[in-house]
Amino acid sequence: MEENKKVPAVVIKRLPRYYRYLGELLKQDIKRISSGALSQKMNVTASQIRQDFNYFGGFGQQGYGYNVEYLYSEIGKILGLNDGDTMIIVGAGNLGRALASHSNFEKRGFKLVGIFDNNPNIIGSLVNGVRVTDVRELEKFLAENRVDIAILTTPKKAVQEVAERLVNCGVMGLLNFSYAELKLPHEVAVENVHISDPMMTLSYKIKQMRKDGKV
Amino acid sequence: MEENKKVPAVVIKRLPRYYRYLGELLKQDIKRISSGALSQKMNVTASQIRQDFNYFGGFGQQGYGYNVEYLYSEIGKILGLNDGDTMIIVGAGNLGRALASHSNFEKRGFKLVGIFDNNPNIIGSLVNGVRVTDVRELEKFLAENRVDIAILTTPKKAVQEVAERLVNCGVMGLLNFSYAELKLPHEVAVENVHISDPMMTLSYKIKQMRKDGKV
DNA sequence: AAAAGTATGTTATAATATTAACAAATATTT
DNA sequence: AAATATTTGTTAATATTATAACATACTTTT
Repeated sequence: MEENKKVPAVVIKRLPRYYRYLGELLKQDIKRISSGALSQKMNVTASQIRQDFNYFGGFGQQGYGYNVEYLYSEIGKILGLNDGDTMIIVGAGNLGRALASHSNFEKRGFKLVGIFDNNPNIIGSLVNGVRVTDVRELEKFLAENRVDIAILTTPKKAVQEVAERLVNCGVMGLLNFSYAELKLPHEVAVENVHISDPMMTLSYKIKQMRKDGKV
Repeated sequence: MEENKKVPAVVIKRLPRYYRYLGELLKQDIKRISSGALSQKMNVTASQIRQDFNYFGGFGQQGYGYNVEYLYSEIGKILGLNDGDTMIIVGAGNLGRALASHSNFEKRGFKLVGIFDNNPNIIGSLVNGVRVTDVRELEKFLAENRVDIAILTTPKKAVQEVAERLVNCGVMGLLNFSYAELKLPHEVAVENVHISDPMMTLSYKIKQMRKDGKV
């Protein structure tokens, strides 16, 4: 039980994947699982699984393994899911609208409370039950509504300014889908999703496979 | 020059980010840059930059630094960009259509050659100039057209089957946006983009910040 | 053209992360 | 109820990754 040791970022990044697998097991009505069995399913080592969970004190029992429901719930708590976190989307283009309709956010406990854009043709329309608002009203909205996370799907040239405005209004987390890299104070949490990055990684891997195949 | 040593995956994953920054420098007409200057911009250590490039033999010159254009081009080559890689999108829902219109793929040298779906209401419509085809014609299409990468945006329950069909037809790279985890032979390259994962990481970070702020 | 200043490639060191090993605790079997 | 089999939490060992140090080579200045 080494709960006060700082948890490495790599461990945190693995938690959503554990959460997903455990959710599957729950659906299949599986009550218990050992680190060994889970490691086979997930294609990682059992040692890593036990080590990871141990950063939070460990959730299992010797000779038994892990109770799936309990473990699932605990990881959810660690990740802070189902705290009723609210989110907005800034940029109601194709990607923004697609994300607004993305059911997984809701499943994970995040609630979409606003969508913003600067295009008069889009403003006022409904996306997944939420009305698109003029981005000029962002500050007003944020003064009246608590927003935990903002998803950024604006064009590259607009994103830095929007991000700063959000941070100034106290938004603590940004999920950045734009191609730009944000320069922001450290008191904000930023996660970048640059969709073409894994595409390039794929490109590399494919070329490598072709090379290896021919050597 | 240790070119034949295996390049760690972490290094490959960093290449797209270097590529992006170098592209920016190019636009700003900056001809040369040192690892020190780049490290400040990118917020990494200069040592890591030099170490990373050295896996490929190194691209700089002592006392001068790196020629931006040359370095940009070399990283592009390593990643296999501008090889004319073709891609298809399977799943023409909101996300699939948004990705089809995503200009960054084209900018990075990937060419969209097909979009597939099983919904009769969507089949036949045009998305970004490409006609949506019945997914039953996938095999026929793949027999007639070389496809390097497939982007998967189908519902979870359909994705495993589609992935297998693609692999059987020789597609080497899969970019999986679905929530499911694919079980496939090792001769395929797979990159997963689970959009709710970074969202959960954000949630964790926010809670952590709040906790730290109050301690 | 010589001297001083830069900045790389590369080796050495330190820090992290992963895997292995195993005693302690619980579950299951006989 | 005792013996055997599981399986964890945790410590130890290994492997990987990141950082620091520095000799070497080139650039720029004087």
